[in-house]
Amino acid sequence: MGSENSGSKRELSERKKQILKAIIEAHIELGEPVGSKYLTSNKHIACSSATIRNEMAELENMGYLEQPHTSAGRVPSEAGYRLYVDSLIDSYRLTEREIEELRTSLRKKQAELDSILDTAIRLASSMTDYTALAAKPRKVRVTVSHFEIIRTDERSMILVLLIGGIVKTRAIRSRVPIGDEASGRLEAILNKKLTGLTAAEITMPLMMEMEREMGADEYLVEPVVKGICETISAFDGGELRFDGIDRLLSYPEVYGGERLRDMLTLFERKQDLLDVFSETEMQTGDDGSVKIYIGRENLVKTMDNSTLVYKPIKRGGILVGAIGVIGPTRMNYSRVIAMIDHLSSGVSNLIEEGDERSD
Amino acid sequence: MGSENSGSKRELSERKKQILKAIIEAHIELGEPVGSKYLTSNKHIACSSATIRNEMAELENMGYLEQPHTSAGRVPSEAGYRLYVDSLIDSYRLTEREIEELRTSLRKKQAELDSILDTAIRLASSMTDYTALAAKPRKVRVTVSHFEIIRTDERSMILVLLIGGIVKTRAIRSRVPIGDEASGRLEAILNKKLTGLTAAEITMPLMMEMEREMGADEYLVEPVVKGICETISAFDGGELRFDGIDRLLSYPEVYGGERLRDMLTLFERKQDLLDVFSETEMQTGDDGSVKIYIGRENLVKTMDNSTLVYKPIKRGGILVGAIGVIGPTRMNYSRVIAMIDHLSSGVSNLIEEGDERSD
DNA sequence: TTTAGCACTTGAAATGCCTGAGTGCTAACT
DNA sequence: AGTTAGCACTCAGGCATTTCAAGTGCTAAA
Repeated sequence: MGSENSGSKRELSERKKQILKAIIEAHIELGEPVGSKYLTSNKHIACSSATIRNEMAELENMGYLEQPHTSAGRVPSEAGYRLYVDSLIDSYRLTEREIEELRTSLRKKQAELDSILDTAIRLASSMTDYTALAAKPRKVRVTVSHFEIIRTDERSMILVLLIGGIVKTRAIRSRVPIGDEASGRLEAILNKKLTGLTAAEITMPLMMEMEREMGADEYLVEPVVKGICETISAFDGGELRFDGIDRLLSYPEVYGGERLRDMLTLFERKQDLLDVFSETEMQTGDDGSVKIYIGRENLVKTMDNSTLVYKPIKRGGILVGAIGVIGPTRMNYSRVIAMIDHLSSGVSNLIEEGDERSD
Repeated sequence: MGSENSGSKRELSERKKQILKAIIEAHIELGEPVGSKYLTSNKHIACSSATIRNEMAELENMGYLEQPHTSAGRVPSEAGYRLYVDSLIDSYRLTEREIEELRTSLRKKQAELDSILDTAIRLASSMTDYTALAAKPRKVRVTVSHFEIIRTDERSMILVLLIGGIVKTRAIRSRVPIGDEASGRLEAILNKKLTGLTAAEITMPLMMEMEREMGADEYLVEPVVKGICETISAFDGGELRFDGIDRLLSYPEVYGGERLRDMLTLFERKQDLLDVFSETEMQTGDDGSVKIYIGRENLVKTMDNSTLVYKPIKRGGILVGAIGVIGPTRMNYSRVIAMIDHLSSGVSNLIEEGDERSD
């Protein structure tokens, strides 16, 4: 209420920044409200506890700090964390050892995107000590670019669909024997008629046309097309995978009791979380940097008290997924950000360079 | 002590059985130790609380009951539960509604085993209110029965492997353009040389022989074979999936604090649980009935206090997986058993009949 | 403008008491 | 001999009370 900035958020004095930063970092480390006295031991702050108290009172007025109760220390508010990650944070330098670990672990899995992602979240979780997750975003337009039919025995075959670089398969069985010639013809027709179409664009007339072209073997068309539609539809739902759910329990203050249950339910239902990834800039143009959602900023109500840090994964400039961690608001931001940044880039490079080399 | 059965487990009197059964069922329902007085209200028991106390004391001597502390009621011991599920339990009859729900939900997913399993565990979890899990057991001998190569563009192709009825794919990219003729020849060679072999049986001399046969395009062999080996090796690890982990929290007495963490870790690591499925009779001959592991009977130490109920899933007589639920020892056995029995059979039928009909 | 000092607030932990449920045992009852 | 009623005893859980320590805001002095 003095003459200086009372509530109006103009600019923070250097000392206020120092104090806020110290409080946040102390709180991240200790998990408890931090008091004025404790801060005097901080080497970057050279004033008495009384002065600090005054500053803290003002910071609280400005909305950067909160007080759980009268006689407790201060705790950073969401606005405080936001300011912190936006302008106060020191960027964490991964150690040589950490970089090496990320590199070698990733290298080993020179396989499909799916297993790379599995490795990546396992890494992310174990190295940050938070719950890690990877998402493949919901596709806007899912189409098959190529069909292939593999005969297994005389009455069954496997349909192979190439959807946006990912292979999906589906077994088709028939009561009567299928001729090799018929399946070959079916394959050709599928490739001619259905490539580039979404499930919604596969119409009855189109199917009837295909049946006509198949002639005597028209009975194959309906089950196959039905299978294709189902597969396409099943594909467009994004995917979400986790690792290190057990680490939520390391933060009982946050994920205790009901909250934990909500969180687990959130992970199980998946949909809400997928929406987070889809609704944000992931779909549209996006600078590809690390994203941070703190507390209420999250679209999912369950996730106040939590922070989501993630970074998109790109292949050939287009978005194919994201990897991140989720944890309590008081997470170790600088370390997590550095990790996720590096890891996501690593995955991107890995799948990118697969296009260039074969090894 | 007395003249009668003191500790020696000969045969239980009818009344003791009634009392034990009543105690177990009351405990399952209420989750609390049950006392002598409470039981007098049970209509199947027609004697005073004092008599019940005497009987309970003897049952405790015999090891079927336990006392948390002196002035608390009795709680069933693991031996008590075991006796209960083996000989006291009334078999639960699913209601028409329940059967209908199982049937229709399963029908909808007329797809691959994987998605059927997903549906099944979701159902199992929601209908029993416990955590459900499905396993595909570790295969003893993993071999590829058929290879197929799909060209996507001139420098990349997709390798399709048919492993025990399941399709696995792998992208292969080359720095130099691959001729159609070359990939066709490679496919033929793979089918000739590698079908029926495990990863361990693919030797260097064999690969060199293939390179010789490929002539000028020998450079393709090494990356492809390497990819095949990796895919086969990755396949043999069984798979495990869950649903309803959040339901553990409904039983805080059991899964509170450290225990919950242990459980989550168990679910995340997967290996230990897979071992349970693999080490039991699943691999060898097996009558295909519902299996019940109570408390310490479980091979995994984390799982005392828990019961695992599962039933194998078979296709054409051979084992392809299992589905079950895991929950506190005091779970509602009769209902869960009936559910899992029905559900597993349903899945078995579903994939079985897929071999007969096409629709 | 900073600092020292002091009175005040308040949650957490410790303590002690009480209650009620449930037992084991003995003695009476059938 | 088996069953029941009665009684003394035990113990966990709830409740109120106290104590403690941390931390604050404010005032007055430097």
